[in-house]
Amino acid sequence: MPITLKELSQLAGVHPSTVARVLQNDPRQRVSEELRARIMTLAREHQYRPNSVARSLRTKRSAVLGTLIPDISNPFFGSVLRGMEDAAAARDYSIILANTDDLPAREANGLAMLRERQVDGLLLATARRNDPAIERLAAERMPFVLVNRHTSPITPNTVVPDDYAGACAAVGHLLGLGHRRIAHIAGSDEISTAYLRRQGYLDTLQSYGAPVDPALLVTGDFREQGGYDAMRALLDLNDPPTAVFAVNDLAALGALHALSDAGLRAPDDISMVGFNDMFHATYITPRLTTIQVPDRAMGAHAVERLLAMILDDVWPESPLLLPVTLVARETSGPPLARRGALRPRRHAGGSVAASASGGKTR
Amino acid sequence: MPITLKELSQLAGVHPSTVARVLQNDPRQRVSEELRARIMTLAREHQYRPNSVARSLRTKRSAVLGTLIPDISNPFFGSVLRGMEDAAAARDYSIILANTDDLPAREANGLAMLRERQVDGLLLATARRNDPAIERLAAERMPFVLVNRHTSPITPNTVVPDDYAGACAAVGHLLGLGHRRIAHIAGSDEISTAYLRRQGYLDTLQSYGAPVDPALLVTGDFREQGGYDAMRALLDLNDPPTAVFAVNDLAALGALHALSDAGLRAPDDISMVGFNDMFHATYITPRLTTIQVPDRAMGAHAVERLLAMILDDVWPESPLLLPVTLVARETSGPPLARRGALRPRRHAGGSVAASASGGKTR
DNA sequence: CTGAAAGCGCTTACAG
DNA sequence: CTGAAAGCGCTTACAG
Repeated sequence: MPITLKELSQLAGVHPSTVARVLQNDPRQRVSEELRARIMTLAREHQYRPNSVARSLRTKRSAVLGTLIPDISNPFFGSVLRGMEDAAAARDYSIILANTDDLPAREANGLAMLRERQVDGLLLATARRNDPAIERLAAERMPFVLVNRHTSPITPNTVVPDDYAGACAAVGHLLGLGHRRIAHIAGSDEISTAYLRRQGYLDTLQSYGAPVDPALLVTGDFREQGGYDAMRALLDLNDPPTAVFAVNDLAALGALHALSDAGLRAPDDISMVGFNDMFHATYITPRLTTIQVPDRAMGAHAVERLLAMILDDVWPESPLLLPVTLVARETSGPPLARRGALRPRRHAGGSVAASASGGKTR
Repeated sequence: MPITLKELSQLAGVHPSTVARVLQNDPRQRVSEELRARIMTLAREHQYRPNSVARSLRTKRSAVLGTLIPDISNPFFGSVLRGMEDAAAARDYSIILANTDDLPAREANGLAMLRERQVDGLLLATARRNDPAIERLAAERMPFVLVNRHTSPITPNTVVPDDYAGACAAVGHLLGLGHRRIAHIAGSDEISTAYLRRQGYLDTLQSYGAPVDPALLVTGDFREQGGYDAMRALLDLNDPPTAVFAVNDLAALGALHALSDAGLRAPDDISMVGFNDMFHATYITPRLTTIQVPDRAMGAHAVERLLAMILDDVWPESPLLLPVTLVARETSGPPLARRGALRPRRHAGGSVAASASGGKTR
């Protein structure tokens, strides 16, 4: 058992409150230097560490932030959380996490748990554009910040990427390469990121006077499977697109896989642009052209805003839109002249799982 | 402010202890059904939620687990954490996280923070084979479990992949394909995963009677850069390997990138096998042949062992070695007949970053 | 069947 | 300059 304040004060032969004042460096403390030094030495010798649970009960401050994240095994959210944790730790705050898998029921459970644990504030990466749970939260005392996704209309307590500008840059990039038949693999309209990226796609096409073919706007989801299925549908069109802008990198990877399974590849047959740069990695091949989101910085900014509310009672006046960057890598290039349907240029690859004992190859 | 037990008891017109007994479903409670129902209704109406900080102070149980992770932005650890969080939440435990970046100083800070917060147990994914901090921990009362990495000798409170068997499977796979000059990009010997994978590599070569060329054993690190540099060194050899087994997937990706920059590719020029299957993804190309580690399950098993210690005083008798699986995908194949040095078959690719406003392509 | 009281380990306003 | 006391919101052994 670690030593308590009371035990330490007995060792020092003074009252607990005196020890407390010394250890807290209370500015108004008027403790003799001699006593002070003796107490500090004792505390160090016995490795005294204040019990933060007791402190929290007394001060009604837990120094813990709660965060709701769709799925921490998604590397994008891993980076966001890393940014949060660094910023929090720098100010002696800790973070408790709950995964929601984007399920409202898990969201409600997570919120309830975080409240019970008396977190000082909330970082929510799970917002829907229409989110009753968050509206309820806004009516209460609990400070919170929305990260990555926001409600509609956008509120000041929000830190998000500039999704709209990113989508415009992505589509502008493809138009600049000479593409005209550009498809979009969209996500759910209920999520601000998907909504704004779709808007950026549509508006950019229109402002360039490029044709908007409704058949080229397909809804997938934020994951590989959705991107895969959406790409299959696009390939089945009579006149497939020459380029695709996907709502995020996972959808783009799924789409690339669908291409590959159809014996096609990027950028030779179809150009592909993602969103997030979730792997940060030029090392993953094909190196994906994508819109880079400052994921860590986003997490850090969110924590700083939240701590400003909690500690300094500074409430943000407007949302923070973080600038994003087009990173042109290998999956985008000029369209090849072609007429009619795409033709596979090689056979589809497969994958085989084998047990560690009896290793089959392929 | 949420309602307290005391306030609730006043509303019910009974003593707080009575309310407490009802809400805890105390088996020995002998409260009249009528009163019981009335209290439950009131609690629901006012959404009473016990303050877990107060409860913790009283019971000396926080229902929080602490975890030390090298870097949560690494997707492998993201999956492990996800497994931990799921298993913990199922038993009403929460998790507080600290990142260490494998720096002993951050490790010590993280441990101190987690103690102050009165966590009930620790999940450590940061162990070194020789780890004084962990030895000290073992002398104390705090329950803890080592995850993914273990100390030497291995201790019962450990949940790790079967690194040795995985390495044997990886090298056996390459030998089975016909390779004889097989290199290993190793990690630091101070970490059990790297140590055992290197041992597995050496032992498998020897047991097959294959030559062990010291020049083919190079030390990188667990990240892309280390793999990249190690691969460069291997390519500079007079007689480069025909296959490479990398200590983990990131090192393998770095190595693939070095290949690509040298105008070579896997598996045509050199076969590549990684470890972890950290992306779970067949969607990332080239689909990496790798050793699949049950990352989520590993996190979940670790939590279950830890909770068995904390709640049931059940201490493990032996470490848990989780079986791993060879997944043969696209980066490994038979060696091509070749004489002497490798020759580039195409030009190296580059990547260009451009701002969202003025998008350059390449 | 229910009440009264103590106490977890701190912090802090009040005395002196 | 230091002490004494109250109290944060619970749980639980003890009474009756």
